[in-house]
Amino acid sequence: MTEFPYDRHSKASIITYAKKLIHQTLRFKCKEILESNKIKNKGNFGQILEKYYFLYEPNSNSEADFKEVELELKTSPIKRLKKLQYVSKERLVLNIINFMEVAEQTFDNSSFWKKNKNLLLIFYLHTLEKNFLDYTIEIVDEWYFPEIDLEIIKNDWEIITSKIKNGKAHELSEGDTLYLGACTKGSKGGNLREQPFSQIKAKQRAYSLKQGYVNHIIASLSNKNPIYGKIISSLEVAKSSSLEEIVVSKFKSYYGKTILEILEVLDMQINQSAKNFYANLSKAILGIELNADIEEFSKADIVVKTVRLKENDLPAEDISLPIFKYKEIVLQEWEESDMKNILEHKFLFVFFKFENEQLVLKKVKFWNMPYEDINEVQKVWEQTKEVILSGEIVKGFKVDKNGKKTRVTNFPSKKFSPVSHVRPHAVNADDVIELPIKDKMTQAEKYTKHCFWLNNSYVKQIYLQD
DNA sequence: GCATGATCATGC
DNA sequence: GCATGATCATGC
Repeated sequence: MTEFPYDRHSKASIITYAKKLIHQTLRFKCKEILESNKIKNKGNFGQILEKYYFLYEPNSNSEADFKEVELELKTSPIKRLKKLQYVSKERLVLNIINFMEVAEQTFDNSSFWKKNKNLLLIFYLHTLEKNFLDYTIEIVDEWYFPEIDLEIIKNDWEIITSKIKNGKAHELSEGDTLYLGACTKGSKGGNLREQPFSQIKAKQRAYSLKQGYVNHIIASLSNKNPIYGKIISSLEVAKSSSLEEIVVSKFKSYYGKTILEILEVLDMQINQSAKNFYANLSKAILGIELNADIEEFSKADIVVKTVRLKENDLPAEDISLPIFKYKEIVLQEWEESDMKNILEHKFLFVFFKFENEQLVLKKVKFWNMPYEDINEVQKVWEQTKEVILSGEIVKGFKVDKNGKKTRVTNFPSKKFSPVSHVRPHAVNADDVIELPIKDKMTQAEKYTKHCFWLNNSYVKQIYLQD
């Protein structure tokens, strides 16, 4: 029988032992690693810690790691930022969703809740140039979900479960939910599982906490709470309506009003020419201080997009997404790509429409991209990658009447797909970044920054739905 | 009237 | 310096 250097029946003892890791590294704390010398140089921080520090074998039990006290150990990488000190490097991945069993569970007896109701979190500083054995452990503490968060998480769990019950496990997306996501897990999406109410195989997925939610955990464990404004004011509110319902109802009273009328009702002065005017207007409508972050939105990694529709309901402009780096995108696979990650976010669209040359608030809408459209964007993404790798970005040139030359490219245009296209997004044509291979026609080693855009015709459809 | 390449403005 | 929301210019 193994002797543990801590008492497995005492949570306090486990946590005290765990906290000895603060400011230490695996290499220093797990002496046996050096002696056994068998550790592969592969990023398996959690398993090493379990085996050589907590002295139990890594497992995939449905019970929590310290089952005697229902405490689950989780390790996760963080990054250092200038302002916010620490942020999570990624989502926090929890247990795998058992598609075959979850339909028969309730939240309270679910495998998710049994395993994760109380977490022992160990955050280490991910440093590119270091071997993972030398990463410094920065934060060690236990975590309980606050009651209000738990209401949202329960709702998230129900959304995931009902999708599985509807035979749509293959259509799950992190964007379906707010704090608790269903993220893919396994090599390059090749890990397919059967589901109970459909013959279609679904990607293996795990419960996960959104990156924004983990940021919040990190901030509260290190007593560095950023200034937050809450939409959900109390547990009663959280129990009686969803976040989405509350937000929509707050905006609803301003539907049909022009921006000036809204400002008048709000009785607020907001600088209309400021870049963040629409963000501030939304905060004001939601009753959030302008200098605060919206707590629920940042925890749920919600992307807010303001859209101005023309009189014919077509958005005046396409919607830009973050620029991509040519050298990086060609190294990515779709399943792990930045683009797919963005599209698996929850969006909040705030729709204004030009009526008599005034912008009128028409509606707000929470949205995440449906499964089939994400697959459609994959084609655009793959095509983009192919064009970059072929070295044939520039197809030719056009000269306008002033003699000005513009380039014509092979990047997927609006004709290529009804959902998304690729276009420049730069200060000017000289605002360039490196290509992985030279462009054949121009011999350029760098090219104007580009990004993916959501087609305005596609966004119009989102506006017109329900 | 729209598609596409290009650019501007602001804030951190 | 850079990301990002916003907008423009031209030709079909």
